[in-house]
Amino acid sequence: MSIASDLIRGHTDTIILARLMGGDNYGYEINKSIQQKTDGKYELKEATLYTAFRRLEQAGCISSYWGNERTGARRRYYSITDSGRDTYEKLIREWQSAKEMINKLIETEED
Amino acid sequence: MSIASDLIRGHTDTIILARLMGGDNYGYEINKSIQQKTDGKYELKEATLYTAFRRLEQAGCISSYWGNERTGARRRYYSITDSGRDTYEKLIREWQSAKEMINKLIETEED
DNA sequence: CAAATATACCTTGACAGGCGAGGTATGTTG
DNA sequence: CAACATACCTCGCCTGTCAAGGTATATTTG
Repeated sequence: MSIASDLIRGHTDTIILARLMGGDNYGYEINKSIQQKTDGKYELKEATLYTAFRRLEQAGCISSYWGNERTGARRRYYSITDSGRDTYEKLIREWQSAKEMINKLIETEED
Repeated sequence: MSIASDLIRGHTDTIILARLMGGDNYGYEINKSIQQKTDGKYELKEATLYTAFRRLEQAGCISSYWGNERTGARRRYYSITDSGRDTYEKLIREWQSAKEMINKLIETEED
């Protein structure tokens, strides 16, 4: 483990929504892309991932449908909704201000 | 409420240690300084604060002693230990890399 | 062809941290 | 003396993470 997951906690939904902003995708692939983007330093645990999908779908941020693969295991694809796009933008703004706040709070003042 | 507390979760310990890097202090005052630094946008809930003190003391990051106030309510002062200083530095480094990682993961790629 | 591996999904139950609600005690101020 | 500010504390709930376990399909390998 390279990164304490409590630091990422609260960003799971944002991360998933961000991946879906680029187009429909399915769970396994989304997680792969997260691993790739972080050079293997981070991944969502499956239980966390699927819990998040349920939560986001319940909240109306995403919708899902089964793919009609002719081969390989079946895939459930997720699609971001308009409401999900709004939520995403909101979460991004919250992250920007939270980031500044944390920076301010965790640094010792010495000028 | 202005900031989702899940975004701060995982930083509580770092925030407290940062405050103690500047010298011994007590709970109530630490929380006040956090409110001031964030222009009232954030504060640690008392239950969260005292839970964190217990946790940090248990972990050997801080030690405590009762102040000998002649007036007003009694205060329990906290002091950061050498181990606490090490932990603080480590947490800062973790935050730096987590920050980059999150930035990478929550932005949609469009160049 | 059987076994192993990769893909792909899912659920359950435990755990940890945040926090609402409630409590204690002291000193000041109207 | 009542109200308020300071200052501490605990209990029990809630939510998100995740280890462990499970299912099903297709491909590779001996």
